[in-house]
Formats: sequence, C-alpha cells, structure tokens
Amino acid sequence: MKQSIEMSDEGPVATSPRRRVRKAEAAPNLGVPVAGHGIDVEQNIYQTVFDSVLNQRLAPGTKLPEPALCELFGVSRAVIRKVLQRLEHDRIVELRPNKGAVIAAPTPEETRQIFEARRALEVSIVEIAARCHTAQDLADLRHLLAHEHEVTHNPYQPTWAACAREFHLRIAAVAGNPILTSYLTELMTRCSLIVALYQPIGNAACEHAEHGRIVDYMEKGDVASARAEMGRHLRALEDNISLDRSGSTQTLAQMLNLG
Amino acid sequence: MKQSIEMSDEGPVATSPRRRVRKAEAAPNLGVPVAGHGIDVEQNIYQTVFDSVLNQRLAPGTKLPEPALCELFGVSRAVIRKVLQRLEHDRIVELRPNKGAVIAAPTPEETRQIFEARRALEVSIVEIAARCHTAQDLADLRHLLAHEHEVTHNPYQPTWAACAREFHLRIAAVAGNPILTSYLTELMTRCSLIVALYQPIGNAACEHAEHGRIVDYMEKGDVASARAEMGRHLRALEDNISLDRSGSTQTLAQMLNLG
DNA sequence: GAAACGAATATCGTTGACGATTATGAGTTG
DNA sequence: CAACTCATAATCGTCAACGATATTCGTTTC
Repeated sequence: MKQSIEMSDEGPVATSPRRRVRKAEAAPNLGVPVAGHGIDVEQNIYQTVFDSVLNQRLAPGTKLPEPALCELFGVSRAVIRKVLQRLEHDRIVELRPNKGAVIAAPTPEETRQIFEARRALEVSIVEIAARCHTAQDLADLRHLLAHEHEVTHNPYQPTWAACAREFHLRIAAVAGNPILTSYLTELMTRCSLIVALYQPIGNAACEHAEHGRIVDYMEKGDVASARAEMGRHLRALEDNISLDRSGSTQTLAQMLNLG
Repeated sequence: MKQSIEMSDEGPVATSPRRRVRKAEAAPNLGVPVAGHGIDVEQNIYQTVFDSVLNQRLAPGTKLPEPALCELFGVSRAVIRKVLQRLEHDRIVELRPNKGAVIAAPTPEETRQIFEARRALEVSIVEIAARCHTAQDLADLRHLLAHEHEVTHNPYQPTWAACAREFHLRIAAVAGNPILTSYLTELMTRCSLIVALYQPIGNAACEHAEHGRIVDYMEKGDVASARAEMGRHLRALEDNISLDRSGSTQTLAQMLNLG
C-alpha cells in the first residue's frame, strides 16, 4: 500500500474494454510467456478484490478457490497465490492451510481491537496534521466536506462510504507520514469488512458534522480538541455497529464485477 | 506476526542439531516431497533471516540470491520466494524486479518517518497500558528492568538490544492489543535496521532510567506523564542516531549463522 | 591506456505437472 | 431411516524446467 487507494465503484481497474473471459481461453498470451509486466497484472487483481470487498460485493466468509481466480483473470496459479498472500498480510483474506482462502471475517473481539487500534493511530495522526497543515490542505479538506454533504443520504451506500474514507485518508496525507497512512488504510479496510459483516443495510455513517468540527479545530490550531473530537468520532462509529448477519447467493464472477 | 517474537542470539531456531548443510546435498528429502509441513519450514527460514537482521549479522544492502538461500535451507525456490515476499511486506527486505532481494536500507527521510510513526504508536500504547495494567504486569516489567540493569554496559550489543526490545514489547503486551503490537514489532525491526545502518558500534542505547520512570508513572496511574515520558524517550533515541556507514566481508552462510 | 562494445554467466519471472490433503457423495449396514 | 465407511473429486503445497532480464568480464578500437 505505497500510494493512496483510488475508489472506483465500477469493478476492475483498467481491464481491456473488449475483453471477454471464457473458460480455458482467457488471455491467450499468444503462447509466449511475457515476463516483467507481472506487477501490473498482480496489482490489477489485488485492486479488483480489494474494491470488491470495500463495496461489499465480496462478503466475509466467501471462498476464493485458486483455480476459479486463475480462469477469471487468465493467469497462472503462481500469480494468484502471490496476490492471495498479499491480501492475507493485509488481513483482507484468511489463508487456511490446505483448505483454501476466504474473505476475512473479524470476530467481535477482533472488532474491538481494530477500532481501538484505529483510535490510537488516528488520534495521533490528526494531532500531527493539526500541527503541520497548510492553507491548501485546509481548502482541500473543506472541498471534501462539501462533496460529502452532497452525497449525504445517498441511497447507494458505497458512494458515501468511499467519500468518508477519503476524508480520513486525506487527513493522514496532511500528516505526511506514509507509514502511518498505510497502517490506517489497512485498518479502514478491516473496518469496511466489519461493516459488511454486521451492517447489512450499510448505515454505519460517519457523522458529517463531526468531520466538520475536526477541520475547525485543526484550523484554529486547537490540537487537543482536534484529538478529542477524532476520538469521540471514532468511538461513536464503533458504537453504531450492531450485530446481525447477512448472506448472498451471487456467483464469484458477479461479486468481482467481471464478465 | 501473529505472536510475540522470541529473541535468540544463537542463530537458526530449532534446526536439527546434527544437520550438516552441503552444496546440492542439503536436506535430501528422500525423494519424496513431504507437503503440509511447509509452514514450519517457512517460519523457520523467516525467523532465521529476521533474527540475523536483528542481531546485525545481516547488514542492510546485503544481497539475498534465491539460489543461495535454496541451497542453504534445502528447499525449493517457491518456498524461498514466499518467505522473501513476507519479508518484503514487513519491510525487512526490498524486492527489486529482476534484480533480486536485498536487506532494506532505510533512507534518512524514511528514518524520520519510522521514528515519528513509532512515537505516535507507542505513546498511545503506553496510555492504554497505563490504564489497564495489573499488579502482575507491573511485577513483570520490574523484573525486565532488573535484567536490563544487569546487562547494561554489556559489550555484546545484541544482548541488551534484545533486552530493551523486550521491554517495549512487554508494554505493548500489557496494552493487550495484538494489532498495535504487530505494528510496533514491525517498526522496532525497522529501527534495528537503522541502527545497523548508522551505528556500526551499536550504541544507540535505550536509557535505562527512562524505562524505569515510565513504569513509575504507569504504577502511579499518571497517564499523561507516562505518555510524555515515552515521547521524550523515543525522541532521545532518535537523536542518538548519527550518520556513518560500515561494511562487512562475511559470507551469507556466516551471517545467517548456518553451517 | 581508457572507453565502448559484445558475449557469457548469473539470477529472476512464469509455467505446468505431480503428490498430498481435504471435502463430497454414493453405498452399505444396523 | 439414520449413521457410518469408503471411493471419488476438488483443491492446495511443492517442485523442476524454460524463457527473459540484468550483470559481469573479456575483447576490440580509438
């Protein structure tokens, strides 16, 4: 997670527009194994699964068989296994030895830990950001807030979820520490997993007003209040999570938004 | 990094005692490829490299050719590549496409970010620990402090480095959040890399007195002072890093403490 | 004598196949 | 009819080999 994540609600990123995936015929490769461009393909697959989880097309617990992914993306198992390993390290999937990969399903205890870790991290991030922000940073944040206000009450949940996510990531960008940003990105993705698990209708909203207050405190240079407001904000978010479950009968290809 | 790291200054963990690694004859495997026990082997290799980096037998910039590791550990390249990928994600090695793997060498800017991230994290960790510690936790920390006092001024740097490391990890354990602990573990390893880079003689000591004060504040329940002391402590540690370089002419096998 | 060119070597990326392990379903029996 | 057993299928872990790429070293030329 070196660079910021681009949100796209329309499935795979930068796939050839006329691509038609069919069994055992996907990505013919012309017989020549082109080496060296593997990173793009790998990043593509990773991003597709990542976005699908973020947009809740891939529910926690969904199995991800390697042969199925091979045919869907037209690559060999080695590539798939590499991507799955990255996804496991980012806690997006769980790799059970000899039993295959599934989308991670955080337990209630893990949920508590994830939110606690996120509070610990993001409170420090907003403190750094409150100390070192520029006028341009504040303008950008205000712009995001306006956009956020527009999509409030949008019936399509992933849109404003992406919007809220972008706000938090932007604050991390203001703080200017890519390490902290990568940790936050990982934790926010796991929060999305939790929302997918426990919020079928998807209404664990970031309160818009709280976001606004955070920027206000940052602008006033009130570091302590910015910290406190972020802490309250994240605690309220955690409290909004109720506990129930949902299922789905879509195919893997549909959930990945392919073909 | 699911569980806490055990420090061992004596090289590879749990290798067969009578094992004699020789070229093209290592780990005969009896012709049958035993599958399923791969996780142990994989963890073994990871831990060996990890410890070697921690103990500064593997200097930053050292190349890790896949064929060499295959012969040293008697496994196929697939296993080595999997371990190298994990090490890359933990920022211990850097994987350059088509150019091989090297032990990561943080730049000065990355160094600043690593220390900032560690301060941000560990200040929150000590706050949580100061709120939720038990009497047993304090006793354990005091015990570590005593051991730390014993090995102070020990000429063998890795011993007290491991000791100081254990102290910080124990505080994270008291806080009881494995996610924060894993992040801290990663950052402390990267700090070890930095020490290996910029401190040839290895004297970036954790001040023993500061550790003691942190425990004192925790015991008194003075959360704010514990936070502040940890922040000062880590800032002092960063300030102790000066900038010079060292090299080594050991073989890879020697640095890994094998054969 | 130094720099540029080219061949040889070393190393990496990818693939396909083989054996091992787990899940599934048919068949049998109490 | 339910529960158990066994055979079949699906999936995973590992390996060896092939082509591609980067590095190195010897040779040539100015």
